[in-house]
Amino acid sequence: MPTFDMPKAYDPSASERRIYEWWERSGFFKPEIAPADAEPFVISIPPPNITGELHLGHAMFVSLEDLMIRYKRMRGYAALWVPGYDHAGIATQLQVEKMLLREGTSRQQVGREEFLRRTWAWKEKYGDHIVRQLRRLGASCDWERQRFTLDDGLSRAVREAFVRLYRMGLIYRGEYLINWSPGLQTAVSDLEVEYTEEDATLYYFKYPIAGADLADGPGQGYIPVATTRPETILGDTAVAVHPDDERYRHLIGKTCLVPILKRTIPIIHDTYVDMAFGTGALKITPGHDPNDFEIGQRHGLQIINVLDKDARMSADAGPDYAGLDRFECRRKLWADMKAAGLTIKTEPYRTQIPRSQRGGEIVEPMVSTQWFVKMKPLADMGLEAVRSGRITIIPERFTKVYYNWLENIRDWCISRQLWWGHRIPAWYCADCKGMTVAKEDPTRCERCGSSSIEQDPDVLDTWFSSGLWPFSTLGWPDDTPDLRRFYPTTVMETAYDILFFWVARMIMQGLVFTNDIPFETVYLHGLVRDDQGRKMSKTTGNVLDPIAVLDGAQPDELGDYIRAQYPDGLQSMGADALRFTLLTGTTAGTDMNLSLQRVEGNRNFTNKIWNAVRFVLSQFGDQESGDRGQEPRTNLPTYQSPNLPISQSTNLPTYQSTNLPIYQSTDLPERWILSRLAATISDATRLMDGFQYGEAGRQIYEFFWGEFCDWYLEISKIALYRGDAAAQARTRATLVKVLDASLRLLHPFIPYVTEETWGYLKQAIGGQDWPAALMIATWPTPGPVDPAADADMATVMEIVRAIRNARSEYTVKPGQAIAAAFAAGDQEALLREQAETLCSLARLDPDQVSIAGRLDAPAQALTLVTGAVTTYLPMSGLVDLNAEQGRLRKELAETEAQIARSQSLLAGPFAQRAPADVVQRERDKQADLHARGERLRARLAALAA
RNA sequence: GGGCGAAUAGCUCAGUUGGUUAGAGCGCCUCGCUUACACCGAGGAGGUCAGGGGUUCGAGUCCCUUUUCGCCCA
Repeated sequence: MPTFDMPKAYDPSASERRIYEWWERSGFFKPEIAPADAEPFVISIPPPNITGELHLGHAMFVSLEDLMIRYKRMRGYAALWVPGYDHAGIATQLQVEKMLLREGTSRQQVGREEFLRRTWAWKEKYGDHIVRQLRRLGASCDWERQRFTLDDGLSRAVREAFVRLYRMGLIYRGEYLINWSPGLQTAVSDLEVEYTEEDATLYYFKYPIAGADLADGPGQGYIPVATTRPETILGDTAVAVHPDDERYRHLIGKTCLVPILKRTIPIIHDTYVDMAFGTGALKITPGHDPNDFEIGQRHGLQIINVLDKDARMSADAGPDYAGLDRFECRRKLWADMKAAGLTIKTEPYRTQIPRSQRGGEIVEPMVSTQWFVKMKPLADMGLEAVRSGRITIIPERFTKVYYNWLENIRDWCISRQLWWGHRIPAWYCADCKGMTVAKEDPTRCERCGSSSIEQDPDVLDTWFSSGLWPFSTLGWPDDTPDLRRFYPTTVMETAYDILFFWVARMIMQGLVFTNDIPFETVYLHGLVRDDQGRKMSKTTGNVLDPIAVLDGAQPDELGDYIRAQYPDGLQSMGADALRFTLLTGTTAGTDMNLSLQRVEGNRNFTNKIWNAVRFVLSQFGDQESGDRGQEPRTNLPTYQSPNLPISQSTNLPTYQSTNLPIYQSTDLPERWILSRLAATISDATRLMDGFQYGEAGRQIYEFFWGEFCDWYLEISKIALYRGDAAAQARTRATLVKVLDASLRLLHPFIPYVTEETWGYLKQAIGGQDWPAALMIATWPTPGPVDPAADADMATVMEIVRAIRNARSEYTVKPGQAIAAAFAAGDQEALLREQAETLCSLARLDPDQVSIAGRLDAPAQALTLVTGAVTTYLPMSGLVDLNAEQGRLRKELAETEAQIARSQSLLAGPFAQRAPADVVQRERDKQADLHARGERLRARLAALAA
């Protein structure tokens, strides 16, 4: 008789890849499956970089973006999710350099051309590894529109952008202080430097005043100065004091001598100097400190560069130090100064050390000729776009962060001394020294016409091209159909930690190049951490590979921390379980401590769905298939039909589950579950539209498991196993209807198990008129809620719970049916109608159940007071009269306490000041409590008699 | 130094216009292999919503403040 060969437990590994391939092959990921006039909903993917390994941050963004895309697709939008990846200049170059090193060669040895050839080869080999993994998570991207930041189109976009900004005067080249990464041999932007507070030493020393004697003491013979970086003394071009500082005021305008080098430098005054810090006097090294650089600009100071690109001392550091490493120099100079009697003391000091975001080496502020973007005008545009409400940031608090950064913006250093990336489209003339900036490679200098021109060797910051992403991926600068139809995009969803790096820059670049916002909404998610809230890192051993969560993993594939918790390795949980955990475990902008136990719980949820469907299908197995004309299937659905050409499939999602004929049912459980379904659909829809995804998911989960499975499914067995044919048919229809709608609601969260089970459901009922796939079915629309059914069912459920509770307390055997007498008051009709439900769910013996408006309590009976109904459970021999009286007294006391609370509330200002409906609710509650108290008292009196 | 966030059950987290006695999953206790599911079912224990003050008829939710932790910007 079992006709659907569904295994007892859901095995995601058996379904996921097959379903994904089917979806993709069928063209379901393309926006063209929607009608041509459908409103677009567009997300451009935050491009993962090609060197990356899949981590939970990726799993998070895929889950959220796929949720949004699938939801909107089901809502009838032309949903487009543009995928792609970026070239990750520094990271990729480092990988390839490492590879070359292993081969015994180097970037310099093979030369630029060969290096790029090798990098492209590397990219071909590993480049889309991560993209393949994104698919495993179920990402419904339109892969035919996949882009790469270095492909031809996007490279052209970068050129266009650069040249336009240059012509607008927003890009300039100049010698400024930048952050130099000696190990990487390149400049990096301010954002790529992280400051960590570390132990350091503060060195106090004497700055000799020109023409004075050191022995004359501080303020006369020398100025005491403190620094954390003594080696930069060699590049000092001034000593600054505060103009109001009595100690040094008389020295302003005089000169002093750089220790050892004996260069003469001025003593200047500047209010930047903090009189209270250190000695109150500041050495100024414009070449190697950002603040000093600014002071230097103000005072027209000379800039001396004492470091070279390897962070070794340059010739300007003097013959004794040139060529020394920066730290060696620090030691030697200090020793030499000590010998010269110039040192005062050293003391331990905590200070902010600038380190490279990549690699962690100490970054050196250094003056260098680089390309910059002038940010102020762009920032003003970016600020206006959010302030005016054209762009919304979710959660809202990040708008403040965004404003704060843009209001204090500094120019952006965009040139990198790398080979892998977009080469700067500027050519320098050997003859006239002129510069040619052009979209197309020029052959001659545009100023003098000379052909001896050479392109700038540097490339652009990867983020420069990422900033163009929302429109460059759609074809910009060309006026393509995609750009016209899908731009501006709708939502930019990404982690909050790249708000500046990426989001802000996209907004600014979008505004300046497309004269439009790049997206309407920015949705920021939080970071995924381990279950103790620590960042995931290899050294902690707490890194969780999403693929290991999906497919399972052996112990030796896990980090130490994870293995300690799961010594036997990980079971396969499936993509759905991970997705649902990430989606419901957090709210926008908040970090999440991911616990694998929670993933397990959600794996169980997918299994619950599987089994609910399995149960429903079992009810179709032995039906004559005549009217459905469909042979029962004994194997998996094969999913072959839909490979439709796109033109034919534009009107696929026409079927509305909720438009099934609704029986004007008098059946309470059915009315109730449909009412609850309706409420769940409206709540979920409202929440989804308000970006409350987690809450939406939790509510659907609660409905499906807590109401549909726990109650309706159980109740349906009465009709299915014992009812007449009409009742069976009606119940089956309701089960299918609720299941169908539930699977639709759940699909954006957990696409695989819903698609798979929905496919079975469709086969089972012979739903030829159903859509080709769940993922292109329509989102359900809510029917009417039925408050009367909700209330009646609540009464029934409350009685059932009370009886179950009593059974458990008195350790009645689960299999044993017991007697019951109901004094139902005005609920008599309801209880008579639902007698079978009560008997079945509470395990009552139908032959020993009596229902009446009023009745006398049987002897030796437990009394359960719920709502308006009193239930007596005769339990001869089991009921201890004293215990029963005690229990009832306790209940009465609780009831009276609540009455008292309610009375004092209603007697106070609450009755006047609170809204009428709230007061009325309180009055109703009090009336119920009174009735309940009465019945408890009556029963106690009877027992005492 | 400025700004932001977190602090709710043993653990991981929800709780969005302030409104019944604050929820879920996991874990724990009792019972049950009842023909969808032991990746399960039934029942149960467990919280002064970090501390203090305020606004309000009413505060986990709004305001102030303290403490601890974390992040961002200087």
